[in-house]
This record gives sequence, C-alpha cells and structure tokens, in this order.
Amino acid sequence: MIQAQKGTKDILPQDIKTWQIMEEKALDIFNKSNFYEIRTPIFEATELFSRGVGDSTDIVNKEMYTFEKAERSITLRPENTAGVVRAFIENGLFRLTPPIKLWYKGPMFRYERPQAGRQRQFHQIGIEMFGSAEPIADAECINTAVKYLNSLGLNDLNVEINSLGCTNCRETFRNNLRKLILPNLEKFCEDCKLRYEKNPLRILDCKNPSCNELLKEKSIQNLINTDFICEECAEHFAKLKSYLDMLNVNYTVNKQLVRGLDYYNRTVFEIKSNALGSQNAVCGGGRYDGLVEMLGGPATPAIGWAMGMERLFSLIEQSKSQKLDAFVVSDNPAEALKLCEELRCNNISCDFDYASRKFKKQFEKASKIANFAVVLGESELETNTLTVKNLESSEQLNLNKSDAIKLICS
RNA sequence: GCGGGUGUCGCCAAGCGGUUAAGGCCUCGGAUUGUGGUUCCGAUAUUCGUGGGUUCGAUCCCCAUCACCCGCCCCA
Repeated sequence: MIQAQKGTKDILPQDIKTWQIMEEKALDIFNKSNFYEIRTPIFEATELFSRGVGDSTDIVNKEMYTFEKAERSITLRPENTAGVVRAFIENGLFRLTPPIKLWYKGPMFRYERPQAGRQRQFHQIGIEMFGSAEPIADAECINTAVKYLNSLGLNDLNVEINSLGCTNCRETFRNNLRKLILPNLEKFCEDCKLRYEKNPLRILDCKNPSCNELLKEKSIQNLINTDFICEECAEHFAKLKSYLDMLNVNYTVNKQLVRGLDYYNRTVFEIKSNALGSQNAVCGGGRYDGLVEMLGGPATPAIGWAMGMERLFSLIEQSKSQKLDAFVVSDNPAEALKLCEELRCNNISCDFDYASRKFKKQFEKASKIANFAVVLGESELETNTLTVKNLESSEQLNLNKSDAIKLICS
C-alpha cells in the first residue's frame, strides 16, 4: 500500500469547510485593504533561495527539496517571499505606484522532522508590501495580520515585535555583542559558535538553557537593553508602536526576537498562541528593505509576513460542512436525475440515490445530509407534482414543481 | 541530526502467553416492500504493521525492520 509521504497530509472533506473559510476570510480582509493576490510557481531556481533566504539559514542549509533537471538546480519553495520578490522584479511591478500590496497562499516545502504543527508540505498565507519604508506600512502590515486572525475568531494572540536596526547600527551591535561573548565563547553550544561567525544575533534566541544562562550576564543584558539601534531606526520603531497603539493592537516588545531568516532589517514580529504547543508561532514576518535590490531589482523597501495555515487550522473552531438544500427520494433514478438537474438550475443544491434503495433508506440518508426530502415516486409522476418534506419539522406538502422550488428556496 | 512513544476491522478501542480476537461508531441488509432523525435483529478482522526468534503454543515475550506520533533544533 503506497502511503502519503512523511510529513504530508491529505486534507479531507470533513476538514475542507474550515480551509475554505480561512481562504474566504483572507480574500475578504485583504481585498478591503487593497491587497492583490499573486500566484507564483511552486518550484524556482535553487539560487533564488540560497541568495534570497540566506546561506546562513537552516532553511537553505538543510531543509530544501532540491533536484536536478536538465542541468538546472531546482528547489521546491520553502517560503514565498523570495518567489514573490522574483516575480515583482521580473514582471516590472516596481513600475506601479507604490505601495504595491500583494498576498498569496499555497503549499511550501521543508525537509524537517515532522511533529505537531510542523509538516514537510505545509501551507502558508502571507502578504508582501513593496515600496514604502514608512513605519505606517509596518503598522498596516501587522494590523492586517491581526484583523485577519480576528476575522477567524482569534482574539487572544500574543503579538511580539522588535527592531533589528538597519545595516549600520546592526553592524555596531554585532561587533559589540561579539566582544562581550568572546571571553565565554567556549562555553556556548556548537550551534552558537557557528552563529558567532555567521550571524551572532541569532545567539540571542538560542533555546539551549546553558547559552541562555550565559546571555544573562549583566554586560550582555545591558547591551540588549540599551537601544543599540541608531536614532533613525529608533524613531521608526517608536512610530510603529504609536500607530499600533492608535489601532488598539496589543503587542509586547521582545528584545530577543531575532528570527532565522537573513533578509530582515528593522521591524520583525511574531504572533504566538499558547494553544499550539512547542511550534507556537502562527505568524512571522518583518521588514526586508535590502532584498529586492539584492535579487537584482531597483532598491525597494518592503515588509511582509506569512502564517502557517495548518497551525491556524488547529486554532480555529472547526466548521461542519453545510447540508444540501434537498435530497430527491425516488425509485426512478432517471427521473430523479432529471429533477435534480432542474433544481440545480434553480440554485438548489441536491442529490439523489443512484441505486433506488427502499424509501426508508433514502429518507434515512436524506435526513442526514439535507434540509428537505423531495419525493418523486409513481404517484407524483402521474400527477406531475412533488412531495416536499421539511426534514426538521416533518411537515409534508404535495405541490406543483414551481411551488416546491419556492418552498425549498424560502 | 539527536531523544522518547505507539502500531489489533474505515474510525475509536478491549485483550497482555492457550479467547470462536470483546464492545462502540460508521457502513450494509432486515423488522407486512412510499417516509427519516428512536428502537430491535443480523452482516462485516482465517487475523492483531512487516520479517525473524523464544515456546508444545504468541496479538500478547525478544530482536530487527518499516510507518506514524511527540520532544530537541529550526520555523509558519
């Protein structure tokens, strides 16, 4: 028996209603804020991700599905920011009047050990905004995420924000951090030693308890807590906070929020839920002002986020699929099919029994899946009428076809 | 990459060395054959993830293997 691949899942009819709601709400909320959907390919040149997402990230180093085809190295997208940026550049979308507001949804692929809230094929929904470096763009971006989550009935989420500073102030901070860590470098874990070389900021969110202990050292805490970011970056962050206050978005500042993707600068944020277990981030994002230029486009500031839809799914109340308007009960499948066709043309959702089972069985099924039973038996065919039974109230009427349709539609 | 757990019918499960391998849900059929959501009856696992081993005997013990789950790491 061939099974679904490790870390992949079928989304079954019993769950589909919830997925459709997630998608409908996204369309609704994003449309209202002038975001346009963009659909980009599921595979891209490997180089797009190694350059775009960053060589020092786990995603690129050990989690990509990469294969060779016709002497090209191809990778299944592990996230979609790089792909959207590529499309933005390639199609000249930078020529549009900024800001250019895009959203997407679709499957992403990461070769990791599956666990609760983590699959190898999973779905993300996200937005990307290009062309504005203003903190008001950051605020709208975060607010859109919150509004979307609210529309799905999620109100008790934790929005964490931080500023990583720009290339200049980050460099200073990085050097200072290196100086303070160096004396104890040997005591840090192997990963952190690598991070020390490649991306020392990542040491700040190491989950290893002994590293965490080392970071509690006063001079390091002082460095983290003194706003290392330059005046401009600080002002940007302050404005963002004031806009979020204005919008009544609750947030907490988490100075150790760093995020594992290389392209972020200034604002980064995550939205977490305690209900998720160890994979507790439902949304993550930030500003990436250098990425468009780095991938060969004109210098364009940008910001975006992505949500894990499976995680979202596990947080929201599951919706049951709706009942059909009608189920046709008949011992004449051909006539039943004809009637169904006519009902469907009148915008009535309906079905019938192909096997002409006993009426008792057909009613049994009807009561499970439909609001009305429409009986089309010998006597109805003779008199050219329909017997319509309301399966909730048990009221039953013999009507001509147009009255029956009216009743079902009412 | 590292640690822990689980694997009996489509689903949820009992059994823990000798059983005809419980039970519930779903499905299917029936209770004077055109009326349901209630009730009652009946059907559905030659077999307990797979391959070895121990034993007179293994779903129950041992080994291996596979699959899945959970945690670490990382991320959505």
